[in-house]
Amino acid sequence: MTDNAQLPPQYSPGEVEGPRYALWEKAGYFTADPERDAPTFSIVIPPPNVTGVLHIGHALDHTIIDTIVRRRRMQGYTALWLPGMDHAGIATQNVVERELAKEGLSRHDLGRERFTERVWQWKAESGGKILGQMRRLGDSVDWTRERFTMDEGLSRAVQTIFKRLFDEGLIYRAERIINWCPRCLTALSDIEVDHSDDEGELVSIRYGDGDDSIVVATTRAETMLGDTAVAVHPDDERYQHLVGQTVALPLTGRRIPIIADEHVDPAFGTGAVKVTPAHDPNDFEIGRRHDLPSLTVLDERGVVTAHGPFQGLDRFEARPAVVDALRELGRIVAEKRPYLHAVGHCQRCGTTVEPRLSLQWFVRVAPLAQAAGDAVRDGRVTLHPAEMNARYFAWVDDMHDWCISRQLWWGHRIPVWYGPEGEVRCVGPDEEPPAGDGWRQDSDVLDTWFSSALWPFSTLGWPDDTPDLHAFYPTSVLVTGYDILFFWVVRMMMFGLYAMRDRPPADSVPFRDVALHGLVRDATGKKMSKSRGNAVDPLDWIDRFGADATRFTLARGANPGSDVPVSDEWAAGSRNFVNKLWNAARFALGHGARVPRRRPDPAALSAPDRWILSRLSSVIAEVDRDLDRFELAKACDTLYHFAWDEVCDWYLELAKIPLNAAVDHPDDAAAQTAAEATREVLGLVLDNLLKLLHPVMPFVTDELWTALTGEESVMVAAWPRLSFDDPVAEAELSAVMRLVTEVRRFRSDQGLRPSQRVVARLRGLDGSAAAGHEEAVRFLLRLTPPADDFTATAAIEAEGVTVELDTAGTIDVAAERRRMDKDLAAARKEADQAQAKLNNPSFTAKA
RNA sequence: GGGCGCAUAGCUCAGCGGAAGAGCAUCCGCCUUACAAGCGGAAGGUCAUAGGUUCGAACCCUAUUGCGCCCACCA
Repeated sequence: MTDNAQLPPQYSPGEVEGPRYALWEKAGYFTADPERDAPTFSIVIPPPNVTGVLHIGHALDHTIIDTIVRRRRMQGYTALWLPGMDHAGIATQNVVERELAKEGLSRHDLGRERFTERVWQWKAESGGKILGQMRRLGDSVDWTRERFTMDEGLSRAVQTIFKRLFDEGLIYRAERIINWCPRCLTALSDIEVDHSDDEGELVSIRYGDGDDSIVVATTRAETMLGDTAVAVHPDDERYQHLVGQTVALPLTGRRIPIIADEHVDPAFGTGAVKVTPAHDPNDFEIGRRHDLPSLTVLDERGVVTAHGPFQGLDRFEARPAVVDALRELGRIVAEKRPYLHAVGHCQRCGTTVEPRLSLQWFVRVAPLAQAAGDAVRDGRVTLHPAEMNARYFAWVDDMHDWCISRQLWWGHRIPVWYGPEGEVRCVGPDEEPPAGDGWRQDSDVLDTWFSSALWPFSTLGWPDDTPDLHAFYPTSVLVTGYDILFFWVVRMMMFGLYAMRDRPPADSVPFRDVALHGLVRDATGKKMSKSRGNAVDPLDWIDRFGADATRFTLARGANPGSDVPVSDEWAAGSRNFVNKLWNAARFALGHGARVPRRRPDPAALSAPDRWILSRLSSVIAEVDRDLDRFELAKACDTLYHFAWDEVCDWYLELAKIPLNAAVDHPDDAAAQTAAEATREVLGLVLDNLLKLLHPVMPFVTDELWTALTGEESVMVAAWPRLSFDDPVAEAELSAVMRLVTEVRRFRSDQGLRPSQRVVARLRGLDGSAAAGHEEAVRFLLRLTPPADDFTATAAIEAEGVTVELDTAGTIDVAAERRRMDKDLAAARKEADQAQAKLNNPSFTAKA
């Protein structure tokens, strides 16, 4: 027995994690070499916004990705996890503007150029924090390939694809009603608007007088100043006589036509609707159909511009003012208040969005969305879980054109110049912008998601034909939260397929699999938020429980597509598991466990040895199957129970028998041989267990594996493969365990003290298992010999009382064998198929 | 208004056609020389409700109720 003074009885993550990460980085384990002769595996990070720090949701995402990547690396792939960050246009600009506001400045005080410099400066500070956090988490990212969406290379990719889309008519500029944030002062895309049912009012207003009057209902009374028509349904009998007439618009005296349009629902309200083409998307469409003028009555801040008493009022002040004025004129027919209806809010600042008529740039999405849908339909891309398909198809099959221009300063400037004669020229990355008087560049920038959409290939060097692009595109898996399925995943699909359309269809997709996870929630399933005070800071957990425990807690809850509840208690449970592992290793190392050079000969092994190896080989198959399906939670659960319940609770206890015997009888050669065999099995089991756990718990496993093998790092060890089925040993041990459990229960039920002598007399299981395991049973029960006749029923004498336990029963070894063979065969087959899929040459871009 | 999903032990969730499971929490007993961040034992569920299919249903079908999420231009 060697002394184990080198390992303390409690694991201290803080002492291990920093040095381990430094070692990995220094050794270059994270760096993927595209020239290496091996299949490739690649994942691009969902780039965190530079606006802040990583939250627990990032920790979940990174844990899943790192687990996947580390396993592939061990399986021999050239595995790349490409890191980087997103410039997050509107979010970052808002943050920096807030900083400026503290100094009493606005961005206009600095001017565009100096403001942008200021943002870059801010990015340098904030981005550094994020990178440090990723190291603390243990992310095995390839730091040599770190990217930023505003990098020169990525900006070139943006310009390239913009030009291509423009030239092919898939990007156009048009005057449309768009979502406008009156606080951020920019256009927003449809999905950047969050709808909620808010309390408003529904007022019915009488337009015109007498028989020719008509009553309209509206929630936006203030916009009536910009009405240019009243619309009714063409089949509505009530208003037939008015269609084609004009009616006087109150407060303004303008006369507006009454028109008939299919869009109007005769059953809603009065069946008549005011038409304000400049301030409502539906009305805009009606206006287009009927050639109505658009009258803008609100400016970019939502302030009334129409001449008259309301001019200068904010939209929310103008509304009651207009209603009051109408009421005085006796034109308010009905008022419903509160009236609950859907109102759009700016995703970034919560301000009520204003539909606004303006000139913006759009992507014509129809053909791109069609392709994005097809790639999933024909199986080139697989969504996990498959339940997300419905949502995905519903989205891509009915997608509106994407408004991509933003009236911001932080972002990719739109590469279009306007000439003095009204010329419009889109400038590609290798072209000189037009020079000369009167030419100016579009002042807007692109939606931040425009550049994110290029991420899977822009980060690999596109539009250049680089070795990286060759080796790592398509990426293997995209791991992200379902909350950005539409923002990001769909758009990567559209742009990836478009940019890579020269490739064979199977290789044009941006990724093969999409593994969607949920949000991290608290222990009662509530959403985490700072204001609620239930948010977990991943760094806090890492400090208190260690990175491995933090990762394990997240991974253990990561069922595909569903939210992940966590709590301090569960993190503590994970920490306990890490410590359990630590102590198991400490025990094994202290008893001279070592990894055998060759696979042990089953004939030379004891039943417990064969049992644990048989179990180990099943566990490997199970873990492989689960990880191939992105079922992290299942894999973690399997490993947790195998390590704790089987290895620690039973095998290590059983191993003490031969190990102690060897110490007690130093001159007994047979005892020494038996102990040596057990040391090897112990080493083998520990070796494999540490490897299996390494992807999810990289630090502690690396530390222990290094101690076990003397090698540098488990990161570069080969992923376990072990075929060792022994149904007989499993049946035997199962009988022993049941027997022991039964007796323990009896002891506990009888309230026996440890000091009370207990004798179990066990007669042999008829023709089977436990018969040969008297010693083990005695040891596990701490029985006093002699107990020489074993029986199918265990008789226990305690305190002079004899109790018959109807226990072990008989074990049908043949049936056990059949059952396990069946399960194992199925598991193996699946694992092999998954392996075959990954080894398929078409999977890698390498020729 | 459409679409999707969920209802299983006190809490959070696995199980998805063949004898009700896990983690945490609870109770009882143990400082047993790897680990008290531990060990052994226990208690706790007509698997939302009502029908149906089946030899057999937590699991499949139908309806109901209650939640959750996504999408949506009903003024």
